[in-house]
Amino acid sequence: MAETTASRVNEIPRSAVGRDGVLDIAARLFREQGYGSVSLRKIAEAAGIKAGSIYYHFGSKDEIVVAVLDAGIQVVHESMRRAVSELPESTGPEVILRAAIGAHLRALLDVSDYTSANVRIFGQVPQSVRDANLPTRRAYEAEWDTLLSRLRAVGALKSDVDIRRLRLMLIGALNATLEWFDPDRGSAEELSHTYADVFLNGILERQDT
Amino acid sequence: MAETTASRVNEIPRSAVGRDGVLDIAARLFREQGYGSVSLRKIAEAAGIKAGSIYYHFGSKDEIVVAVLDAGIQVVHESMRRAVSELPESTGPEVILRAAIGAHLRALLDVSDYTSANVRIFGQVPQSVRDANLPTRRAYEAEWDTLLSRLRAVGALKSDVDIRRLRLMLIGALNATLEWFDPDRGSAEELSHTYADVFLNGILERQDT
DNA sequence: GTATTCACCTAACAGTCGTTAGTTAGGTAT
DNA sequence: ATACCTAACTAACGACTGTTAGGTGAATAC
Repeated sequence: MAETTASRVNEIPRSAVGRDGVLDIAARLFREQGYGSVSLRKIAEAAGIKAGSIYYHFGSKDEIVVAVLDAGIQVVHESMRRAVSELPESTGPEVILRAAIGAHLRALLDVSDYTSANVRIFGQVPQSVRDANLPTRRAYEAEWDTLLSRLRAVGALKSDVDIRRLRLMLIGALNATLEWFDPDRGSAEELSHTYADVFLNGILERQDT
Repeated sequence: MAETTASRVNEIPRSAVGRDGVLDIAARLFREQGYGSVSLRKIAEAAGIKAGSIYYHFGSKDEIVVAVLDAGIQVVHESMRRAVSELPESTGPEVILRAAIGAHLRALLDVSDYTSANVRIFGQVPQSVRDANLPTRRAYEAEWDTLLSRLRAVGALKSDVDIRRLRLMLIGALNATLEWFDPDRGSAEELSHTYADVFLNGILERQDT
């Protein structure tokens, strides 16, 4: 702590928005309005600066979008990984799956503009931007595949399911909630219970006579 | 049949693309590339005409988009309605649900550029266009709600499910397949079996000891 | 006190967008 | 032969896009 001066420019920005500020605004606008109708001028205006100034922090619009997309996956990935790893060793398969589903849904619907922006705009973005986001995506997908494979290995899942397909179904279904989720009709937490119920046990009333 | 001449301008268009031709092209491009990156000039070029000429058939770009969106819902609605109504009266709930799921998924993935375009671009389109498409959507949603309510009334579904939420989950999950479906990895027909299996019975291996 | 760096600003660029006005070639009706 | 309709065409409009070059003031470094 023997620094000569308080040279570390820590938290100075009295009025400066900065790179992170621009990124936060961009994520929020992308989540709210989609990719196509959010111009650099809109981002700049919402951040209280001028369009050209954005190029002090970013080299191109694509660079902003990629940063938002990557951060979105990282947030939900970390959230899901932690939720699962925090469980006691003895935790049963059903509870593990419920934890993973809950973490994904909460990151998407409650926590992060970055995650929701990712889900919302990934399909609208130029191919090159999608490609740049792919490695981060693959890592998250691998996390799910590992989890699901582990559960199947202990006999918790029906043996005829294809792990990849199951993951695509699951994440696809969860992400689709973004289109219609309304906190006034029930929390993300509660919604995640419903999703877990349906995916784990189905919707058919069983007549186990 | 006593028409004075063959005046009914039936099928004349030797080289004319016509309104329907433009619409077909537009639906295909929207499905392939999304809303934002499909300009009127792109549609015109793909149709072999010039951008301005589109205004002979349509009053605005929005008018084209609305026409594509509406047709997309109508196709899948009709497909699902027919699949269910063609079943014998005595058909059990499980088979009915499987038929509805299969019809939706086939319309989306196999049959119609209009339906896939709708799912792909609905979230990218201006609010006014979404609003114009809403009545058609509501009708299709009502069809599902009616079906699901009927099944619950005969005790086929778990009694604690909310019909609206179940419908949103189901259609959302099915529509999400559009993002990753690859016919080389399995047909839409086969995929619909997997979805029905999971939604009806869940993925958990049951130990009914 | 001078130099440097940070975070912005101004003003303009070329390109694309949806849209419009006016025109034209070919088929049909009378 | 004349008039009309259909389905295009050409050429341009203003608005908006991402992007760039060069300038400005305030804070920090030495």
